[in-house]
Amino acid sequence: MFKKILLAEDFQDTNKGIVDALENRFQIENIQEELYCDKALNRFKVAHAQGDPYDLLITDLSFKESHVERRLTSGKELIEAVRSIDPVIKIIVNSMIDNPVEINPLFTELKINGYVCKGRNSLNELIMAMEEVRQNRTFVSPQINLNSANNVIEMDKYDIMILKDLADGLTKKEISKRLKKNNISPNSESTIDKKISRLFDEFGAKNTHHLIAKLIKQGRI
Amino acid sequence: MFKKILLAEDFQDTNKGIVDALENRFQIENIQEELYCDKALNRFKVAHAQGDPYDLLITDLSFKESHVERRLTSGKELIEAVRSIDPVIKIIVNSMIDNPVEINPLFTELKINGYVCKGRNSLNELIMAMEEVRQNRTFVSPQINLNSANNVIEMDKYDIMILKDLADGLTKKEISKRLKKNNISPNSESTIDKKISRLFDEFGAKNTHHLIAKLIKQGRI
DNA sequence: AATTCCCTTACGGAAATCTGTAAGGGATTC
DNA sequence: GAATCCCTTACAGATTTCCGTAAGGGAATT
Repeated sequence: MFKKILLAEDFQDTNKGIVDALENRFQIENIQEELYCDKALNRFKVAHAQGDPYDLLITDLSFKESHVERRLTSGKELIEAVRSIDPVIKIIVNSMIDNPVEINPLFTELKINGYVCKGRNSLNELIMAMEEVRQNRTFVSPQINLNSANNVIEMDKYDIMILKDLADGLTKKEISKRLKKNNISPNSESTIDKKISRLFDEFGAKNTHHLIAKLIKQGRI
Repeated sequence: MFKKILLAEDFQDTNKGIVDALENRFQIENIQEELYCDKALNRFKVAHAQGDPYDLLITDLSFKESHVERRLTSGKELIEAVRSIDPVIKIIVNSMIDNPVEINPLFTELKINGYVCKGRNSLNELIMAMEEVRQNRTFVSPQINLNSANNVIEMDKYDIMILKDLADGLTKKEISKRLKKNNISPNSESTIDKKISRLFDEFGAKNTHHLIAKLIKQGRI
């Protein structure tokens, strides 16, 4: 099993739960837990420079802000930084995000080895993930269906993604930029415009305010 | 310290982290952990009926959906149910929500005794909360400022009326006309504009889409 | 090969939103 | 009585939304 593990997770209780589970299950002697991305990266860099690198990184995706100034603000940025230094380290993500559209790029672009979705069985899944990854296989929590995100992004999910962005206060221009940055297509401002206009008809909404209000009340976004 | 504790938390790693911490710190022999609200409530009811009730409930607020059909879908519903049966049981909420507007009603309406906001120190805070609550005091994570919620709740009927109109798809011009027609003052487009802009600041919203989405999610309009 | 259909994208104009400045009025304070 | 504060209102400009038109490309059909 893995000898030297780096854990980046900012919730203290979750962090502790994982450490205890791994120590009990695998008797791993060297687990380094960090509550901040930056600290985790430093720890990783030092170990790598000293020729005694970590062989597994387990990280969350979202990290809370704090009074400490942060250069890295998300697990994704941490993974990017780590991958650019060490292309072979195994990486398992442990996050509450369950949207395949967000998870897929982690495998395709950042070459992570496993994805565990936090939930009622996630500690067991993490252990399974480690066993799979150890044998050079990938692991994804069974409730996640990556295929639905694969080729042409499924209509509903795409629409919902845009609507959520709108509800978060992004303009169509900003949404377009974000889609391009994440290599999600279609992504032109015009197409987003059309999509939303079509939704006006489908849901009988007068304008975007109305549409967002209806859909949130229906619990769809 | 507490003798019999009920823990409702659906993330397995968090759940385990808390249980381990409490067992190590307080040597509490009787901690019942549940991953579902319904199961937690059942457990609580049985103990109460048998005359051996729990003396502390620690619960999360949000619980993931699952294949299991759920009657209770949130920690808030669980607390309501528990409080209606046992008005004196101590309740500590452990959640990632940090919005005072959502936290405040838990104290004022549901009479919870402590609120711990998940984060880098939340396990220590949970322990502090238990010590405080044990002595009949309340506890709130220091980063939460409940007072800031009192001011924000300055939304009067007028504001809510306008926001509801916006959520119904009316433009500000249409709202102005409607107010004039109904002899409600103030009613100029400009004033409506100003009112909404002020609400942007108060609620930290980027634009009207964002504001409407936030307020509907909070159940205020 | 040609036609048709649908999706994506660009563009432009009217309407609406967002933001800042400023004027006027009523209530309170000094 | 004068100064001050707050609320209402008007206006103006930059940005965004909304909606129509149209061009281009790929897939399927004829």
